[in-house]
Amino acid sequence: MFTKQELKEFCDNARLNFVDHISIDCVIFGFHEGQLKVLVLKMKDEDAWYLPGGFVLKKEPIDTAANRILKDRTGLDKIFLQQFHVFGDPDRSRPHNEMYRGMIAPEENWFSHRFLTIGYYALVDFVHANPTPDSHSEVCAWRDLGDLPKLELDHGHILKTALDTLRLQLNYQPIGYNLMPKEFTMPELQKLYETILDQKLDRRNFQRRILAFGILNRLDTPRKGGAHKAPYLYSFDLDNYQKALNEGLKGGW
Amino acid sequence: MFTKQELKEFCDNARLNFVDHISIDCVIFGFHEGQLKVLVLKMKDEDAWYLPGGFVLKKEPIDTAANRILKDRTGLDKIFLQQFHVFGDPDRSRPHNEMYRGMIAPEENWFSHRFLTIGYYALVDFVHANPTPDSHSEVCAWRDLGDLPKLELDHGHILKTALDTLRLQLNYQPIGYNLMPKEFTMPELQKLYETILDQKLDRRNFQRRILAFGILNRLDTPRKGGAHKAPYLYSFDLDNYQKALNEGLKGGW
DNA sequence: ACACCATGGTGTATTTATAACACAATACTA
DNA sequence: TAGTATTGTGTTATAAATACACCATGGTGT
Repeated sequence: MFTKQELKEFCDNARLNFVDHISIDCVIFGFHEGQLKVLVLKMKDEDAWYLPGGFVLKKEPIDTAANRILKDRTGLDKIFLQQFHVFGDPDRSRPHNEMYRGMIAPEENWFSHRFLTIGYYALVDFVHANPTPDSHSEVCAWRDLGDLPKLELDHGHILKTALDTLRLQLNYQPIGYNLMPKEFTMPELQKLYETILDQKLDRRNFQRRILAFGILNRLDTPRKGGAHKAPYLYSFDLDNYQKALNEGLKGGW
Repeated sequence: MFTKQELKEFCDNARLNFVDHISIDCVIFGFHEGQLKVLVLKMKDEDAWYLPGGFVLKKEPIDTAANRILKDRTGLDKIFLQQFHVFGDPDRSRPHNEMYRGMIAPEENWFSHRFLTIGYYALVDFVHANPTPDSHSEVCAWRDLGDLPKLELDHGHILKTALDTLRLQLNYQPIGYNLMPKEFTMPELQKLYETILDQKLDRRNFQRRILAFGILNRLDTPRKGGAHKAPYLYSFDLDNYQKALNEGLKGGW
């Protein structure tokens, strides 16, 4: 929540620099300790949770804007980031539109009218991300997919749509490079797939299948120190991974 | 191309009624005589071809806007219509932005600034569509996919993206209900798939596969009067078709 | 020291889907 | 009435997905 002075400054700046009527919301996925996580923000002085979002600069490509938002919230750059849907219900941002009514003249109020929002989803490396609140918010944190706060506006719907898209994407694109650490074991990668799909997969069939894609390199040194048999470590073969991204995989899970 | 007077009227009206910065462009597919067709418009007094498009009314959901545009151009309603991408390069509409420069003050000129466009694609029944030009255009016509005029702006790119999306969609959604007449033969349906995918399919395997989806009803009366063996007629089983749309099909072509 | 056990690696049948291919039926044409 | 283009209906071979079993390793507890 802004003070009147902050609001005026924000609105003046926004009107000057951003494309009107358009926002971007990002569903930023991470993976840690066998859990799929999403980055969410909490507004200052309010128990209101949001997806990270922002606006498009007047001369900025929308993909660049999404990247900028992602970088501002996580410090990460050159990430898997993909537009997946535009949400354009005229009432979707109504609570926001009315939030500052009376504090500022409607024609000066950046929030006074409808916003279409472009949904992007990102897959990022959990351990290297550095969650950072924006000027509206006091908390920027990872939350388990199964333990999300209620999200404001249509952000719950946006999140669900992103997840559906990710699950579909899994059928014809390799994922994992952006979500896993550089080196990982086969069971760890399997856990990622199981978490995204929300279903158990057969260990042996998973391994056969993922290896058949030809996007993994097995490293010589198994992981030591574990409490059990030392698993092999793998890394992604970036050349083949990129090729698979472009050409698409076959079949579905 | 507008006269100054027309331009002023158009712009005044647009500013009053439409959401700024946003447009919608539709890739409308039809199927006729074994050819996949796309609806294109030609501008008045210029050899400039475009995809059908329009703007979003201030209180209108974007899907409704796309439907309205589709109905204005074809007379058809309740059609398969799907958002597939937003095109948001800051320079994508530059030629349009500059087109009327000098004829009208920039702050009054609806076209003076960047537009993001939301791409929709539609599958419609060729024989029932009634192509109708809009106020900018003098021609609204079907063109074969292989015989398209050069399209202005990024409309060529938009069309290509729509086609890629349609081909991908084919893997996990039934299509055809909106493109085929009510009753059709198996070879006719196969031709549709072959045209979209731009590849030959095996007659027998195609039939087995499409029947396995359980979305077709075979009618009792074969098509009579043909020059050869009378083929069976089929129609879509709407209940199962809808179910398949919601649940998705398995596998890929 | 040793059995125990949780975990990871590898292999092999079975089932299912995909691909390749051949022949019979029909309705017109010459 | 043979010829021909087209449609209908298989059958077989190959590949992929699935289900399932056994061995290896490196700790644990006694």
